[in-house]
Amino acid sequence: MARKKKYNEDEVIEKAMHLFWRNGYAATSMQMLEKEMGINKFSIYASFGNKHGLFLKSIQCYKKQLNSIFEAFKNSNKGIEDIKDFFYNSVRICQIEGNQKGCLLTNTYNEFSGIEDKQINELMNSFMKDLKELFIQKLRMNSKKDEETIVKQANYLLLAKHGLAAASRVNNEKEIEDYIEMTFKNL
Amino acid sequence: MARKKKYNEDEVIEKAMHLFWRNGYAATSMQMLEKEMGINKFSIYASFGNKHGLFLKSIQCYKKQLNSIFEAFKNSNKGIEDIKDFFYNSVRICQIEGNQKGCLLTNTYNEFSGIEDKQINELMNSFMKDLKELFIQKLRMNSKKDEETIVKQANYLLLAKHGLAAASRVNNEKEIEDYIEMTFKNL
DNA sequence: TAAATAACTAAACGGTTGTTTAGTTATGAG
DNA sequence: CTCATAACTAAACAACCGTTTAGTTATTTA
Repeated sequence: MARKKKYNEDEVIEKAMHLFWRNGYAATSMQMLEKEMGINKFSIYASFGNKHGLFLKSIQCYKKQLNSIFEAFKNSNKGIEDIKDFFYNSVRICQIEGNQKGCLLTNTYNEFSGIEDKQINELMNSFMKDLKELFIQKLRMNSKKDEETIVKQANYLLLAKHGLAAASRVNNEKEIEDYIEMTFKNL
Repeated sequence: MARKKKYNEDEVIEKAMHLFWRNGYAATSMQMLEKEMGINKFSIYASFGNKHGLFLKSIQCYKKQLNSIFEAFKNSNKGIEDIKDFFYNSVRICQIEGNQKGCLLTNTYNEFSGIEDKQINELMNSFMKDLKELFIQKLRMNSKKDEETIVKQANYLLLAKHGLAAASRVNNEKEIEDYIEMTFKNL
């Protein structure tokens, strides 16, 4: 019937994601996105609705990239050791391209914590809930912990992930390793 | 010679601080600041230069508030127990007025991590450096740790403060306590 | 090849951004 | 009381924000 798109939506959304990741939502303008994505503003709006929609798609794109390590995480049965691997893998993902941008999800959680945004908040809460549930499952695998301890440790790990995001911005492999090892020392 | 200011600079900067704290730097506009501070834009510029200068002053104001617990922290000699108290006090400060805004310094560190801002970065780095040095001093007080372990633990605590900031946004005293106790369990 | 249609470009939209200006008001010192 | 001076108000500034429009170009299908 008509023309085909010159660009691939998955490719340009990944570029958008990296820009949001680096600068945060508020500090990223459509002009910057236009340049980074290499397509016209109109095309962005045609494909993704608006800036907010583009951001949501960017987060989904990030979660998709995370999914590879998430699947490995789910399908293993080594308990706490799996969580530790997950931490190491998470920090590795945050360091691609030599960046020190932390974790996009954690950054978003931080940026929107004082701001009411139903869609973002739902997205973040469901992610945190899923992650906590996974932590609990893994923690249950090891030894003879009571349920109270398990929940306590899962909460601890969920918050420790914020420290991990900060760690991933440190340009020092040793420091990162130290942080992770210290975190898991007493579980 | 001429009129006196109707407003007190220290009072209005505190109001500005709370707004920056709640929304972050980029998402806070001069219009919002004008309203919150209760003075005209012109007066803001006359007193604080520009938005960036106002933000720097706001951070200084925050650090000044932090200073009360910082002094108590410095002047005590209970070692690790002091650091734990510092964590509890930090989280308490982050919760004034029933807010869940985290720590302004941590938030700022997160927001500006991908953005080049010499003044902000210097400010953050010097704060982190000072805090780490204090942690090291406190850690040295306890028992017979070797220097390598001390530095490792200090780095861990510095990053754990990011988890603490996230914890302070959780509306659950028990969870916060659990996080802190878990953090200090293996030092 | 021709008509249909979607993707493209570029310019403009109204609103808001951070910042400055011009003009008024109040209060200090002489 | 007066006048110099600084703090005030309100309006305007250019630049940029996210978003939309109008008009052009290219490609598909019949």
